[in-house]
Amino acid sequence: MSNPPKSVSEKRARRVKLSDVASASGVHYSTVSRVLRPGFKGRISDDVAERVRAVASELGYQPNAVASSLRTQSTRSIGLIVHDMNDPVYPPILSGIESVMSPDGYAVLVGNTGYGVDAELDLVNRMASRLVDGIFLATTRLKDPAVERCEQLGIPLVSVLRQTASGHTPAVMNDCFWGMEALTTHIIESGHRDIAVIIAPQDLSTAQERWQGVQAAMNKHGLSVPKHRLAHVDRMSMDEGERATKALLAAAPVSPEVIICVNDLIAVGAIRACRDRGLRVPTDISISGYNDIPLMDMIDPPLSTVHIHLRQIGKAAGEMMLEYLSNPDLPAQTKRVKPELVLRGSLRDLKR
Amino acid sequence: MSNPPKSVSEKRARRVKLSDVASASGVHYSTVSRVLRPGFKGRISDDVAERVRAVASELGYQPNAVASSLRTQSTRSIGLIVHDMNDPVYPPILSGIESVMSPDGYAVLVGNTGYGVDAELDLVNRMASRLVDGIFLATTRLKDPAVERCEQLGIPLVSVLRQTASGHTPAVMNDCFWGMEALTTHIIESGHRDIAVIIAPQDLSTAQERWQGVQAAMNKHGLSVPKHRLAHVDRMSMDEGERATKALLAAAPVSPEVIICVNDLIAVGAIRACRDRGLRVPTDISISGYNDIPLMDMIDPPLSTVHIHLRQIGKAAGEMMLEYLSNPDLPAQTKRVKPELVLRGSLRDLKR
DNA sequence: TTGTACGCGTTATCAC
DNA sequence: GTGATAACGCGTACAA
Repeated sequence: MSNPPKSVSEKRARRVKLSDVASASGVHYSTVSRVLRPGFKGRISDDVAERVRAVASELGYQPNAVASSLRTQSTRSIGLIVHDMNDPVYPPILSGIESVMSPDGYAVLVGNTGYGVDAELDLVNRMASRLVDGIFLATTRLKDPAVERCEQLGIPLVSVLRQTASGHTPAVMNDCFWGMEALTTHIIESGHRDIAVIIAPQDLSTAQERWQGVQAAMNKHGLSVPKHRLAHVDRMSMDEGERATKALLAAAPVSPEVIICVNDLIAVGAIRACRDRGLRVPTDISISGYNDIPLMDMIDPPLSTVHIHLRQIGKAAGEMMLEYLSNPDLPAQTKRVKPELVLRGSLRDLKR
Repeated sequence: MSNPPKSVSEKRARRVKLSDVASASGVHYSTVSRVLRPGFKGRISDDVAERVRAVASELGYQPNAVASSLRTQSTRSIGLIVHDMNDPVYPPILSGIESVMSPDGYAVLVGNTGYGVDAELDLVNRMASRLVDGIFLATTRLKDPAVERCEQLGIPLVSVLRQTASGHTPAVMNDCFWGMEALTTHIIESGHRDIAVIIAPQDLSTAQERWQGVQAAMNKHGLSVPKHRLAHVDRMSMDEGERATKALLAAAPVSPEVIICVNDLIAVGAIRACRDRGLRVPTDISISGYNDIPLMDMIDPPLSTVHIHLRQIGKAAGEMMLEYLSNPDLPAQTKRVKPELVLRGSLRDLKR
């Protein structure tokens, strides 16, 4: 044996490799390689194939994906970059992506930016270093260095949920403008006039579209949002929603009739803040969200929101990625998935 | 140039490699490798180091992690296997793990079993094929082939949340027995006697410990759970909780005073099912959960449950993994993190 | 149908 | 301190 000297603590079992299978079955290892890899069906004699396969499974041969990747320049792994997996919008996207890519042998590398702009670029670089075959970016900003970096490196990118300003990035999005305009229209038609809005940083297409959706609906009814009825959050969390709502309530002597929140987590925070201030929802003040994350029908009061088909978006993104992987020359396409209005108890109808 | 003939559609930019940096800076590529890698600080002349570094950054050199992995037999990647990322217990664990391992350059490969037992073993094999340096298994069953496979392959494994029957697997767990016993004791001391329980498959230590915790508390008070007050769920979802609760309510003419649910999602399903049957919670029936996932304080009624320090468990698991990675001979250790009782509105105090 | 030989981009171990 | 060279395990053009 030409094995390296084994230390006493050699825990890691020596992996059986192609040449082991080869010598055990009396053929050259290149033959083993051909037998074991799909796509060489008819080109090998059946008896040899059978013997090799038997020996391979007996020895418990598992191909070394790293060596294979080095040779083929494809790792069959893809990256998914999100702000924070603890935000409930991301898990359905992950499982949607996984459901279409895992059957093709792809593994998913998950990275959280923690809302950091440097972290995002850093993650792309680290994933590029690992030669991921493609990257799903769910943190895409309107102008995003990470997107440029992927283009520059030639790494297939599919933007999920969001889109760049140019619109030239392959993307699967929710139609946030439509959703928020519809929701706002409903709110106005319910008799609300004094409307407050909590918006997110406008460098994200989702945040921008939602805010534009609100404004479009209001304009159409001759309304607008005065400065003291506008609040901002930096990230999507209940705490941020609570903070922003308190700021909103402190900004004017009389509280607004309704607060339109950029998403559900913010809305939940808003409900908390209103309670803290002694306001009943929706008797004293109405509140709406966006996304329809799990449990929004179970909270008190049940949240009126816009339902996004997150898993479906994830699946569509996965399918789009597979297309780009097999045909890198495909022009960038953007797919928009329409959401649905979900009306529950958190919005009061002033007309009744 | 000795480049291979470029097709018109050569999207993937040719990566700059060590030899490119080398020829551009007039040194041998092995020297470049030494310069760029930490651990060779003083062993290289400053002027060469400086020049090489300059050239490297100018050319935008990024090390090829795959090639490096092939040589070093370490991918600096680890796997995390969960039932389903959509279960809110897992994201905090992921971010806990990531927070301690990412700074050391580790990337996380996430795999969902979808509650499949074959899928679990399959995931381990696929991850082993990718030469992950270690695996976090959150789906560990009391007797688990995936654990054995890891041992057999010599892959460092840290079990998260659960433990094997032998207890000889490195693990970071919640003290489920303590938590459920404390919760049940509280319920009994609130005057409840007719207690129903929804339990999960007993091949998971979490499910087993929780059920044993319930029984221990009841035995101590001379109580037990009759067969018609016991229901089973196969997985952790609201739908399953709803189904099990309906079975429970149909199993006897009079409904129980309280339903102790194996976890929060089941409890939320139980609340739904009770409402469907016209039962008010907690006026007509009390309900408890376990885990204290997000929003459990916001639902109607706020859920009494047991708070698990999930992120802390994830961090501890990450730290434990780093230990095993640097010292594979470390004996298996199990760390238990104590949870906290969280009493809210879903449990009625019958003594008042 | 099967064997030969080279290369994927690093790291490690020699010399010098 | 630096250069040359051999692996790491696999895939594949080419020869046989």
